[in-house]
Amino acid sequence: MTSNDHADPRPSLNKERILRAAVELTDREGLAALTMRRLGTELGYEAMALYKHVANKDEILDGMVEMVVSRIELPEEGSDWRDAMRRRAISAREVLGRHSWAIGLLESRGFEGRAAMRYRDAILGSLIAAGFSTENAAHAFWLLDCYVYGQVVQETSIGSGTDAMTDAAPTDALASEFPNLASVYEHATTFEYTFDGEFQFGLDLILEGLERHRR
Amino acid sequence: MTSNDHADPRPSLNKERILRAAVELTDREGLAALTMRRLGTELGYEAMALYKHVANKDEILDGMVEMVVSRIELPEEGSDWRDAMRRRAISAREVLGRHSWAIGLLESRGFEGRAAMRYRDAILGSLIAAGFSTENAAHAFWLLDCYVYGQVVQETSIGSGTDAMTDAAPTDALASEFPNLASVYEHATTFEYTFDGEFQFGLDLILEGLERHRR
DNA sequence: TTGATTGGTTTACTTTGTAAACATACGATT
DNA sequence: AATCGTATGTTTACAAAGTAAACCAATCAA
Repeated sequence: MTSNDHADPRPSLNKERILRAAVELTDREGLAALTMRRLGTELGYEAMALYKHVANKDEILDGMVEMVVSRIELPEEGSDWRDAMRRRAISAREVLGRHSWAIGLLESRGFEGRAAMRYRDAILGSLIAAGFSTENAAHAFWLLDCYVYGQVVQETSIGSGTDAMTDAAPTDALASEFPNLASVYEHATTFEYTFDGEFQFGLDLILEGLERHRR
Repeated sequence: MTSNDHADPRPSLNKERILRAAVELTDREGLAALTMRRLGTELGYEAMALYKHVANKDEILDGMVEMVVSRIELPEEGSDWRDAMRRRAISAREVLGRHSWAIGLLESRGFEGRAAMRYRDAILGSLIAAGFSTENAAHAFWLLDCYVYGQVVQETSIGSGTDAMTDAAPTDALASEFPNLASVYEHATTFEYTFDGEFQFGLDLILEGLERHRR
């Protein structure tokens, strides 16, 4: 009587698989839906089975951050620093935006894992190689990260339905009380007032400013 | 037999007082400590008493965000736009940093209350009055807010013990694996590598870039 | 006086994370 | 081959959370 007599189609558990399922579930249904029981059934096991592979839920949350961060595209050696920074900023925004719960976790739980170290080291290296002083590399890194995080926070905090920032437009009733806001919303269709557009604008401005500091 | 026979020193409950206590408690002990029971005892009442004044815990969380946002200093008419924006960015960073749970709530619950509207309207108004086109005012506002939010996120996510960013410095063991990171930490004492310093740097850079766009 | 409204308490139910005890299969050791 | 420890899963149980529902007391209007 081998174990195959009652064939078990479930792939066996491990931390990797658990984290992957956790990320998926949270992407799909939000952080509130991420409970140990739910995650268990999602994987085809009892909730308590997970505890044979992770110490507790916190370890899952930490692992999720780690997993997301490690998906951010890091700069390659040798490329123009502005291109490199633009690409990685775009990648970071894309990754953090797709897993919009990540910033919240990152903020509340810290950002100190190995993936975070690798991330920081690679970017600083790219900047230093491009001729930035250590000091200015640190400044540039901090500033760019601020920008990306802030962008994601704003995108997430605004009605995250579509790409249009005008979805949360005030009603006419409010227009009289908040005329400037109303004016922006009114003109918002004539110029490129989208998440993408705003991101581009600020990114260009910052890269331009940093270039000035590099020299 | 009036109610004063057994003098009740408890100030009677109301939403305002509940929110204030919630903000205080959360500042002191973190979001995890904010439970209905705990908040109740903090105020000297049973948990369920709160439900006579707020619909549920979510309403408390929303109210807390509203309260915090309304504490951000808004620009006054007439002042130089760079001064005005600098001051309000500093104020926003200070307020959001003091209540570091606020960004998380703001992100997960949206930023659509009246305080948020007032905030946006005032800032856009200030920029438009300074000669920004509606389009550029919108850009500037978005960018500055990104920056402030990102700064607060980073400050919070890094070991929030002190003002020094080097507290989370890697050990020597890691130095060989992450040389650039180690190098920055090593030099960090020679230049102004603090939360304040970084904030200044980026803010100046952004204001400078915006000024260029205004003209 | 009385009857409704307001504000607070008690009790109880559901959902969560997780400890602890139990079960079972498999690989190594004798 | 018999045995035993270890790894992996399940069951049961409990404390803490949000909150519905019933209850109770004081106040105020008619």
